[in-house]
Amino acid sequence: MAIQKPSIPKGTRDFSTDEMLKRDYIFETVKSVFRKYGYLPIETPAMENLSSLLGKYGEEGDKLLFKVLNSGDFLSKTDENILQEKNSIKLTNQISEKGLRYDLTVPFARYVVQHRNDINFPFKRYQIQPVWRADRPQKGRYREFFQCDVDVIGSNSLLNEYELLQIIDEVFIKLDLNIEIKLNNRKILSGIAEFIGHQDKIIDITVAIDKLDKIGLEKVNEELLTKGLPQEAIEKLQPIILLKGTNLEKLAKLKEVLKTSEIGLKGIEEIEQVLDYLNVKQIKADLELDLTLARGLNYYTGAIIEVKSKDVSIGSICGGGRYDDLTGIFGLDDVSGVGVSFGADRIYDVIFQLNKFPENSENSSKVLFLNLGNQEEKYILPILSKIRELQINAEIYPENAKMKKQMAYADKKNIAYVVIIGENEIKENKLTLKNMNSGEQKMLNQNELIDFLGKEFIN
RNA sequence: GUGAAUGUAGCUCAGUUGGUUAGAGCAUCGGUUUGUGGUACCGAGGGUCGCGGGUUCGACCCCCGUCUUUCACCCCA
Repeated sequence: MAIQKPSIPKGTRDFSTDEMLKRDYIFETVKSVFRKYGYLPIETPAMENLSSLLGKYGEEGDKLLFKVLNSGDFLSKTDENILQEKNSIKLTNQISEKGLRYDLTVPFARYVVQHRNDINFPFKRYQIQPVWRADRPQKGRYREFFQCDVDVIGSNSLLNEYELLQIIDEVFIKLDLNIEIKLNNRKILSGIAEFIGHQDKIIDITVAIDKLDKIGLEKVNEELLTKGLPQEAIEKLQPIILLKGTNLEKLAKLKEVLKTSEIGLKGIEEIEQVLDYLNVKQIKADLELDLTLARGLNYYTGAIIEVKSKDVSIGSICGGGRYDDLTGIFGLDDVSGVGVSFGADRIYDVIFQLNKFPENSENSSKVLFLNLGNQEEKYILPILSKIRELQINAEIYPENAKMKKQMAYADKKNIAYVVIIGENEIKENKLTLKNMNSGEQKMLNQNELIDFLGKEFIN
């Protein structure tokens, strides 16, 4: 068999030990915060039925779904006409009925409906799993990446929105990252579309004004025009797009402009309510009301939340919102949910660039016993067990290799202490402890070693 | 899906207008030191120059195709 170059698919990555320790640090941090607020973990399969996934993320999203080929000789069962037609979409429907999950929210909605009788509502869950998108990879964008989702489902209360903002704040404080939270409300966007008389164009409008920062006002207006919005509607939109000032000032102006729109006013009221909660108990992060925040996903119905790093430009590192009807498509109506998703991979990139990861040596073994032979191994094993019983990470080098090699191993693994036990030590019933930082070494007996390590590594 | 750049040792990169045996640093392994790592010195292994085709007496170098990686657009975490 020909030897092949080892490789992995485009946009996927291996995570080596050093990276995994860093990734675990992120996962452990978010988990600890999620749990503190009463969220519990679930997991769902990597694959969902394609019918659960298709149509949930818009036309663009459907294209980005990874589809899994049916097993067996599926082509022989396929309609001859469809094969002849060479229409990929039609053919896909015939030969693929499963797909890799695109996010965690839709599978969660499916999960909620499927398990509705066992769930204790309002249901607060978190979920940390990989998702897949057949996107073209680039900076901060992968084909396989991890999301850390927290959602409450079965509660309309805006206390949930407030709580999620607190969670976001706390997570990023713990990770020591400066962030800016952007807040919007889909109902306000609907109100705006209503106000200019083009409710059908709400997606085009929001997508276009979302680009304001990037391409500028003129290009936004151009894009709106090409999307079929009449000039007068665009005129009407200008004061809204260019809204400036503090959050309260923006809200005041909006209230004026949208006074005839019931839904628009409802959106404003919702934001005010959330801001009101935040007045009672403030958060550290900057929070900005941002009408240009649209987010592509069309299932948001209320709050829209997005978080950006203030120090590294990498797109959003966390995002989410409220969705009223997501379970509806799976047959369960009137269940509203709200949640956000932390993008673990981008957060990793940000922390890495800012050099804010804690030292990995914390996780490495604290003690390595050199292996100088069979007799010595047997002498070591009971001591090693005692140390491990103290919850101190320790290991014995598994081979009687050259000392140089064993020392180099300890060095590379950042192990703080090496214990050397050879003939001499056994004869005297002692051991040699070497501090790998200073190079100092001294002879101790077993109890002295245990005492020493206890003092050193147990607070 | 659109546009651009890129690919030489495990990694980071040199490589003359196209010329015969493709180099360096780091890493690996061995030695200086059979009981001492991180520093030093000596040495060794490791390459179908992304892949396929073409031009040429001759291609790492030029041309075409293809794949990879990267960047931007679309979209998104």
